[in-house]
Amino acid sequence: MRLMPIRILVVDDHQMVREGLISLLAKEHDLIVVAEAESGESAMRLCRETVPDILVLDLTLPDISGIEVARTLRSDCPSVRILILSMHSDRRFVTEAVTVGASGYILKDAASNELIRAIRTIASGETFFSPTVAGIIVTSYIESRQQSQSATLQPLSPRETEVLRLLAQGQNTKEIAHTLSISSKTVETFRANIMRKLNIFSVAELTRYAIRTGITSL
Amino acid sequence: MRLMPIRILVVDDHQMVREGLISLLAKEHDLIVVAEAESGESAMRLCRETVPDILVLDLTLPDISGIEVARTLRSDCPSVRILILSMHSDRRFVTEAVTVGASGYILKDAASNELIRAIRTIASGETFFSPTVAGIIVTSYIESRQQSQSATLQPLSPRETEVLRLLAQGQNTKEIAHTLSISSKTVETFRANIMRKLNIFSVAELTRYAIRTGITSL
DNA sequence: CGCAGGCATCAGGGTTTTCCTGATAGTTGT
DNA sequence: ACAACTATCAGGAAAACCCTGATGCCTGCG
Repeated sequence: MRLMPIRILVVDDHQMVREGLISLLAKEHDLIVVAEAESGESAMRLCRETVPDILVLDLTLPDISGIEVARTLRSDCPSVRILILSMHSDRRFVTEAVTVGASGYILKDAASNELIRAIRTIASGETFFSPTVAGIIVTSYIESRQQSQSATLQPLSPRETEVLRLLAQGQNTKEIAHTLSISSKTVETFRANIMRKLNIFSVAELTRYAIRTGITSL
Repeated sequence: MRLMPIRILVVDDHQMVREGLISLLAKEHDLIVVAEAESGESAMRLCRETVPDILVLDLTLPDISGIEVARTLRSDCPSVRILILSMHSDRRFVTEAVTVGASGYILKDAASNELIRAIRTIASGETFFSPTVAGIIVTSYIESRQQSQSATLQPLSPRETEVLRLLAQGQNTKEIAHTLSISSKTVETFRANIMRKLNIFSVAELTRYAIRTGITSL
């Protein structure tokens, strides 16, 4: 067992959810919530200030994607172990979280004692992934080993991400072209590349994807 | 003051959020959570069984829209007062909640003591709306008084809702036509009517709308 | 250094989809 | 009985999309 309590920073954009989580964690005597944040910006600031043992991080934040927060903090505060707490088990999201160095990933569908367990497990230096999430990781790993690149999910370039965000926010090709001050034809190319890379071929599904991955909010 | 404790049924699709809310409510001695539900179906069943004083209801549920749950329970269990707890302050959503007889509407962005206050207020027979939400209600009311019907948000017919769901799930016109065994032309008409009624003119925004209102899930 | 490879940019032209207008038949409420 | 809404469908013009291909611009690497 651990002698010192586990110091935790809780990040979630909804205050009520955050307070609920903190209330749950407060019941455990070896867990202590040292700070809370509602945005990516404040999360990074508070993490640098308090240097907690565990960062409980929601992925959908109002300003920056939780993935970006995790990536930044992995290099800025390497001692802080990151536990992703997300509503969705999107495949790309999971793989990105693992890639940027998250030590765990659990779903909001799960029971709160799974959160507690995950925190203790991660604090002891191990990793913790919800069964669903673990399955996705295994599948992705296998595919990355076996499959040809064509079917692998390729990352989007910054410009492509920008176009996807505008698209998911309801702008059509012409409007995006105007917003970005580029030709409609260029936007069409970006869109085609995005669809090819993501293997998604409808605006509706692109929108859902963008929302799930935090590229845009609802 | 109230002599009997306020009996509450908590409905939210994410177990962890639900447990967090219950943990928060448990701190108040006059509030007692008599049951919890994670779906519209179980919410309605448990509400009929337990007949709580207050139903704390999330709007995005896996099976039925929270609005539908509220509508049904207003007639089945008229003594149960409904407090909507939603992530989003979507205008149509708010107006629908009020229309189906919700006694309150607060946002997950709010502090937990606002939830407590809302519950006590509603239990005493009054209504409680977050400031943002109240503003939307006022605006909608004014518009409904002044404005011509053309700009008013009209409800969708069952068939239109069906088409919207399929559209938001990524099907194109032809696929929807095939799914519903009707002509593409008919689907086009439905889509045009949906857009006119909702005053939304892109597939991306229709998708977001459908997700926000629970017509489809993410 | 040179060059492969990814990124950002754009165009032509054929194909598909959407948009606008208009129409018919069934249902429902008053 | 009649208005209002729903569900269904079409023709033709307009717009958007898809496919192919091309040009600079960096960046990393042998």
